[in-house]
Amino acid sequence: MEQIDDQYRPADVESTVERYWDEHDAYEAATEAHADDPPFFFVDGPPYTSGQMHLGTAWNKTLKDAVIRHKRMTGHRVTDRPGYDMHGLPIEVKVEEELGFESKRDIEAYGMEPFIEECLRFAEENREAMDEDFQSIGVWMDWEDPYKTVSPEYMEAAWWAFSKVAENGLVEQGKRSISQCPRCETGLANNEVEYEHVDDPSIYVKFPLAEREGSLVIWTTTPWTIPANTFVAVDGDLTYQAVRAERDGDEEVLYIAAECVEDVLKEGRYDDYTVEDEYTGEEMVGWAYDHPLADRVAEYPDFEGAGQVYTAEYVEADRTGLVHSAPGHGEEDFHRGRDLGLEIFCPVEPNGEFTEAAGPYAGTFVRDANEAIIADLEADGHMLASGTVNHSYGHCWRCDTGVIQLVTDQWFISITDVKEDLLANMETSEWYPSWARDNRFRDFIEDAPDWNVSRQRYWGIPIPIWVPEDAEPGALDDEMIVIGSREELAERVEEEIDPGTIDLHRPSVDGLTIVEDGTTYRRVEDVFDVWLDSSVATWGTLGYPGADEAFDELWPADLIIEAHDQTRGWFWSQLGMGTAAVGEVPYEEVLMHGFANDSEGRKMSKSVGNIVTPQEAIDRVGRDPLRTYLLSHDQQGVDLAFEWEGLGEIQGKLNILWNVFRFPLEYMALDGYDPAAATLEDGELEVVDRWVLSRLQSVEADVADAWDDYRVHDAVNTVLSFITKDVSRFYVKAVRDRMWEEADSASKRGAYATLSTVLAETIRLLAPIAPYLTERMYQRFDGGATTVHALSYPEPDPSLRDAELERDIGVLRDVEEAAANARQQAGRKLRWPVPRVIIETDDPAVADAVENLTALIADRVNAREVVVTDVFDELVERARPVMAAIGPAFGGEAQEVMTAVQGATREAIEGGEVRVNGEPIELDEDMVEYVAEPPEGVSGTDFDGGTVYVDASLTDEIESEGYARDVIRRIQEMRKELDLDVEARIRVGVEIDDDRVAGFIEEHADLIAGEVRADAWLEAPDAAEGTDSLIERWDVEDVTVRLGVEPVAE
RNA sequence: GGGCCAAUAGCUCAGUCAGGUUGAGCGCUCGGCUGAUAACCGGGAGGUCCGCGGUUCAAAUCCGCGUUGGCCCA
Repeated sequence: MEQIDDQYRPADVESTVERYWDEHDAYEAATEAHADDPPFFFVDGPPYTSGQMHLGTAWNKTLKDAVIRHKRMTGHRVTDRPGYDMHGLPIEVKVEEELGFESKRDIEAYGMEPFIEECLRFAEENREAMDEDFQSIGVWMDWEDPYKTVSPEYMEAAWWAFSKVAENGLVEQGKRSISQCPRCETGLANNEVEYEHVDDPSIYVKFPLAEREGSLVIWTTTPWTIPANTFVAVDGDLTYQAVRAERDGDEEVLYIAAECVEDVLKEGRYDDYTVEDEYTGEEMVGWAYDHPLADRVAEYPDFEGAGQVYTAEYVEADRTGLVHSAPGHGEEDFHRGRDLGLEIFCPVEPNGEFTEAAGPYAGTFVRDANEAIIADLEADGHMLASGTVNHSYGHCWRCDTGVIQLVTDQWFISITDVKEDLLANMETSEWYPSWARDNRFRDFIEDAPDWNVSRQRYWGIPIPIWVPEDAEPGALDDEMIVIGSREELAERVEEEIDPGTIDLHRPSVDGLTIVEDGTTYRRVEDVFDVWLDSSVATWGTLGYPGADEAFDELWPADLIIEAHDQTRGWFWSQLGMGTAAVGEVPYEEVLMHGFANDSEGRKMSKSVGNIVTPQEAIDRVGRDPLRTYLLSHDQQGVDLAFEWEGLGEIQGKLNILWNVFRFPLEYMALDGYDPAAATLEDGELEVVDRWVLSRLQSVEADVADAWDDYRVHDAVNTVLSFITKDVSRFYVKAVRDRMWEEADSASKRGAYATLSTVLAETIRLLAPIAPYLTERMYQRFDGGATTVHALSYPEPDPSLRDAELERDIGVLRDVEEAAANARQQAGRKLRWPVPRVIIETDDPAVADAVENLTALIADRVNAREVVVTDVFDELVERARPVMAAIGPAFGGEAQEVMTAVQGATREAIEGGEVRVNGEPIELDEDMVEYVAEPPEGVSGTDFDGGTVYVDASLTDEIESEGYARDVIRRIQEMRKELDLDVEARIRVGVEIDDDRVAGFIEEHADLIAGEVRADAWLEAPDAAEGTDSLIERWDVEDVTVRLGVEPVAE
């Protein structure tokens, strides 16, 4: 790794380093170096193995990697086991697609065992591809040993945790209204339901009252739930009206909330109406009505209490103000129905088809039956109005089928019973940013329903519940046996099994039976909701409960890092599981980052075609620039709008670092200086050295603070800005001359030592962010350790900090900037010295700073003399005509007066020297204003603490040096063109067609020869001979100069 | 439909918590420097601080109502 390219080429750097890491086992070296440090338990949120790395997951893993590397460098033994989430419906659906399946029946026909093998194969293949993806962006985690949710050890962690939940009395079986995907034939968790806008029926139905004239009017978008209608809900406090409505000469009485009457009658195209009566909802309770499909369906809710009006909280004065309620379907209806002690009637199968109870609709898919039901309602005269509405409706997150609400028997973790604990535990973890916890997360917890953990599927962790065979489902939690480990399983089941080798997947556990007290128990067929898998990751990562050593030392996790979608996902599932199982939250700190969107801030999606892949970014700019780019934006809660320009910008900044790094290498090599052995005690530190070292300490302190708060982007940007602004822009410029010096000197060694220190520490500061680049630089610069990532992170040394000096140089830089501006006004380039620079200030701190740094300022602004003063007394007051006064007084002559006044000195005006056409003119005081301006040849520019004046007047001596410097510059340019080594000697011939300028050059012959390493002067440019000589004609301040450069043979 | 977050120069972002003349980098443009040279530095142009209302002597900042985008929930 010795040869350093002139140019920063990320691809070359990264492939070189990648090879180096492989050959030297660098990752192992880094972890071993910190093997005895105090522990830091990081837990990787497992990505789902159904796809490849995208920009969002690349960001996620890059952030994790940076934090892990930083933690390691700051003296921690970091748990860096990556994880993969490999079970679940998404994979089943993909495999079903591959095999051309359409329903669960196809799976049963194919065979559960081969199907599950296909799922495992699919998940493993994806996992391997993702392994490679993550390693391709330099993520150093323990890729030899990732945790997989499909391993027996991991699945056991889920069984163990669930058995603890059961011990705590929080596992319940019950009928619940759930979102069911009729295609996948399984219940879905709330977060598996995605909402899309669709057109659905919008019908107003009349339910004829049994004991009085008229009908209740309800509105619904799901005609297929009408067969299950059990009651009609009203708001007890709302006013309802009985209206006699007329349409086409027919009259009927309708009951509608008062606020809704107009709208409903308009929907029904009624011609007129009169209000006959008013009731509160409370007064209507108990009114009976006839089920509108009573004559059509085989069964309908006609049991005790059905077919009546009840109050319910979910009623609003919207549509009709009366709500068709089917506890067999809707969740709210279900809860209210159960409170009312009503039976739960649901004539729909898990696959969405009506049962025999639904009579003519039996065997029809519910949504397909809508049409027939609408037609029947119309035929029977129950339809008030029928149309369509566009609204958002839930769909299965995987197969995009519209979900249906059904009541089925499911297993739950009753987290609503421990809500107080959840809220209390939530407070014990620290979130970055904190608002995510205190607003979003808290809201979610407060509203969270019980967790339905059962899925009627195949590819998942089997639920370890055994229930008495032939028992009626409903409340089996009283009789269930929950198994918590493979060991316990082997002990309790009748069959002979080896706990060391048993695969816990279906179907191998399905046939196992337990016989206790004469009762035979069989496993429930369900598998866990896949969110339960990852909820036990803190245990699974440590191999608990199979092994408990690491658990005893490390649990709970010190930190987890995920994007904001996990507030409702993994952040939540872990809190829920931790609280239900062991009464604790499994993590102490949460770093929540955002999503990677496109440059417009829009979500990247296939359909929009705005996807940028990490591979594309790596191909175009490289891994380190991509990582640095991702980490240079806010990492706390906000999204990233990805755009290529920003990526290029970052590459540019890293290129500056590269240039700063290789700048001293050649000089050091010439002098045999070893940067790895640099000490600040060797050599003499000048003021700029002390300054940049002080800045380095300040940067290190700021960076440490930033990491402490997980403000990673602040850490990144602080280092980058130090490199570009302080080191490149200021320090390198200041030490150039000292590096170019041929002779050894204490000053040069001081500069070497300073730059070596700054670079060595800056490399380490940036190592967690840009691991390849920094490794490359470290190995070239030092290489004492196997890898830079095994070293410790730089810490500020207070003895090198000098706040006063940092302030003073701040002033100097302001002054320098203002001086550059003033020079530009005066048209005097920096290469030409100026006799004086005057700094006018009334701020003693600024004056002090300038006085402390006079020599340095003089050097940087190229001035013979630097003066600081509180009043620059050479300013000349110049007149400005006030035309409002001059115009009326002089009429036609006003223009000429104006010209005469403009720019005259106060002396001239007051001495009556202003003349127009030779005649002195009388000027009143109000006709002239005065502005203080610098004298001839001086220009001034304001800065924060005052004004900088540059006296740019010329003398022979200054002109002489100016021309000499210009000639030096041209010769250096030619050396460069000849590609000469830094130390190569030359001979130079000069020809100038201006005798005066030729004289100036002659005066400075020794200076020029020294600067350009010339051994001798040639007679003329043309005397430069040989193929490797160069003769060029230059224009210097309008004077033609011909130069010949001839390398001296060695 | 609800909750949370974001919107500031052509682009990416600071500044918002603690109200007091909107800043930086990139890009553009003009100039300068230079044995870091496809690098580096300076000047200039460029702003309805998303909109509307309110509080206040004073609002990018605080409050309310919207718009657009993102995440989550229904």
